[in-house]
Amino acid sequence: MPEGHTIHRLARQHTRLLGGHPLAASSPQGRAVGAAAAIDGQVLERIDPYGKHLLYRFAGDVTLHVHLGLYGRFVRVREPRGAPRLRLATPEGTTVQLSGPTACHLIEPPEEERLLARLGPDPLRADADPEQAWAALRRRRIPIAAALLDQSVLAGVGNVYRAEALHVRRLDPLRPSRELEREEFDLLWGTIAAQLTDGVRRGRIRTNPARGGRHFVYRRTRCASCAGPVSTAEVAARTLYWCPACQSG
DNA sequence: TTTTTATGGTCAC
DNA sequence: TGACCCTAAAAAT
Repeated sequence: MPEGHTIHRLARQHTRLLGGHPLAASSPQGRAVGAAAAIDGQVLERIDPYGKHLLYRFAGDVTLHVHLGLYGRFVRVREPRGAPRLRLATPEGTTVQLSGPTACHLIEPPEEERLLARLGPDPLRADADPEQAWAALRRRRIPIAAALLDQSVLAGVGNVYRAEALHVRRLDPLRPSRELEREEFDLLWGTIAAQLTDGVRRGRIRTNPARGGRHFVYRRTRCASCAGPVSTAEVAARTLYWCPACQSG
């Protein structure tokens, strides 16, 4: 399931598999027939990932916006099967299918502008400006753990990375984000960028490099660092995991 | 076989 | 803040 690393990985994969080809597009499931019709036969020129959003650029200034949400996924298939929201195929027969996305529609420039305007910097993008995230964190009166899930503060972090990045930096997740010190922020940004980058490379989230390890605190009952009990709480409508012993602030 | 759960986000109140 | 949308796999029965 998708955090920012999944989206950037898909952008690369699909650029390689589908880029430069005129694509056959269809929407067997029926909810994206208009978008499919508009891109059917068009050449895919580029894919731009922003946080958890994907923008597929086709010849003729047509852009398809895809957001996987919690359940959406792309699969590559040998033969068309089932009733996906969107099916894309090259003339050579390379086929990918999208099912369960939150968003799969054409997007016009004004709407795209609004979309990008409400996204904070994405640490996976070369043009990301950490100063914007820093300023947003200083502005808000919410816990750091809530701020990290707010895509207008910083784009691409989801529930796994917020828990794991805060643990690696030994930060108390419930501290107000505005109390974060500059040096702490710089280290946190670096950790998030490194973890996301590693996720793109692996195709999965693995924040604990130890043998047999995967996460330090996410979905764990005991901390992988100190073996102490992991605390949980609902923060920003999702379950936050942290180790109070390691992350005392 | 059915129910629960999940790495996300929007909208109405 | 809560209701709701979406899908698949794990967990419960």
